Amino acid sequence: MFSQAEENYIKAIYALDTKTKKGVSTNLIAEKMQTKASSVTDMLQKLSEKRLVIYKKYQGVQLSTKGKKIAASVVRKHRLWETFLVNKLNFSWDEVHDIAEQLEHIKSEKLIDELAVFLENPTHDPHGDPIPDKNGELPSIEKIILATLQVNESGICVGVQDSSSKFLQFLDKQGIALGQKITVIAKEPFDDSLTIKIENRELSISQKIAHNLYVQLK
Amino acid sequence: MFSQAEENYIKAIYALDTKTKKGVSTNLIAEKMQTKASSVTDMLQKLSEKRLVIYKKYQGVQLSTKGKKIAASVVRKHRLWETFLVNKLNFSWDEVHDIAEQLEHIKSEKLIDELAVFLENPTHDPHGDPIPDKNGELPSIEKIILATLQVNESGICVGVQDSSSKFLQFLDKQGIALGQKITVIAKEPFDDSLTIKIENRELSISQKIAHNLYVQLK
DNA sequence: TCTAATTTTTAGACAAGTCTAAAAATATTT
DNA sequence: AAATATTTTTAGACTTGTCTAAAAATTAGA
Ligand SMILES: [Mn+2]
Ligand SMILES: [Mn+2]
Ligand SMILES: [Mn+2]
Ligand SMILES: [Mn+2]
Repeated sequence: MFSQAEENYIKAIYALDTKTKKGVSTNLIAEKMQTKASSVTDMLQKLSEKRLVIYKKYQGVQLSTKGKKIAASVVRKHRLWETFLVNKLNFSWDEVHDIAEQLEHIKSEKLIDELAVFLENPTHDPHGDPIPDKNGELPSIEKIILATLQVNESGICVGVQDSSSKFLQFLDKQGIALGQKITVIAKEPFDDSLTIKIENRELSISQKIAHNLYVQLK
Repeated sequence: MFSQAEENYIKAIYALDTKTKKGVSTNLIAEKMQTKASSVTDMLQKLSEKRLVIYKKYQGVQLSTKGKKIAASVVRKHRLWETFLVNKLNFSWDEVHDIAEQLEHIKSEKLIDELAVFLENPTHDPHGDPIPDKNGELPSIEKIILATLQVNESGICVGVQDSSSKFLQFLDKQGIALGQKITVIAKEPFDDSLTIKIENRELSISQKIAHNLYVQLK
């Protein structure tokens, strides 16, 4: 069907597309994929031939309907595999990304269908990211950045903005995990740091941390 | 580490090596891998450079110690994944090979270790083939071809010689499965067909079938 | 608006893995 | 032991995906 390289480009465009509303730029893709702009241009031309993207020279690129379906299916596989690794094989959430990057390219519709059933059709992966369904639809929950909560407001921790190993390990060390209730006790105007209550502990977190955590209001 | 192509060649040589005692020929590898002899030669030269095989022009090829370790590790992964698909995801034994061909190339030592634990360290895959341990050692059981049993002898069905979908589906249809006790009731000298008793049913199987089933004597 | 900086594309090269066709080595027959 | 047949290797080409360096287009600045 499609090569791993093609799927990776499609996935990168999909991820960048949601953030910027207009066409995704060559350089942005190059940066995301740790590659050179000229390589990106080459691939965009191939993907355009195959009608997976809409591409006009110098004008950036957008996924076609077909491209979007493929992207969603790859993301679905990535997140289901991450869920498998954490829920069934005792991996921690900071170890699974690179392995899922490989597993997401395995070709077998039945495999992914059965995996989803085995995992009891999860809607979110270990990082709180939504898992597209078979039709590519995302379950939408209204999550907001923790930093936007007012003092005395609280929410359930449901996701991370940054899912790098470094950040995830930091959260582990601080005892912060998905599903926990977080209440903002105080906000420090000087550096925008927050004092929060979590699992009956009080804890101060920097503005940067508060911008990388998602909470859901009840 | 090693590319999928390299791993596939190594695995093919490993499989052919056990059958023929001397060096494996270029043509044999080409046939097994559904490729051309010239492609095989190219690859053998690369593998030789990397010290994974011992290769002398026109003299056939053998795995080095390093090559054997890699082969065993790929076979281990292949068979563990097949076991996973059958035992956990409800695949039948005739559906798993092609998917395992892909999964066997996923790079992560922890993944395969945890998978083995999750599956409770199986020693044989769904086709009765032995799963190499972490050190590449094979559990040896003494299995013999069903056709070699004498009349009134019996054994437990423990493996297949041919593991093509066609044959496996045929066995399903006949109600023959691993673990069942098979007793030879009669042998027909005319066409070497066998009448066997299996699970209280009597059944006639051709010489060809009898040569593709392994049994273990008690 | 015209020039300068930045972004994007093209041109040409390279590595991996494959193929066909031809040459070389080995094996088999007579 | 030659002649013939078979196997194996080489030579040259092609595809995919990548890169560097240079050219072209776009954007930003004075
Ligand atoms: Mn991930
Ligand atoms: Mn994730
Ligand atoms: Mn198999
Ligand atoms: Mn098998």
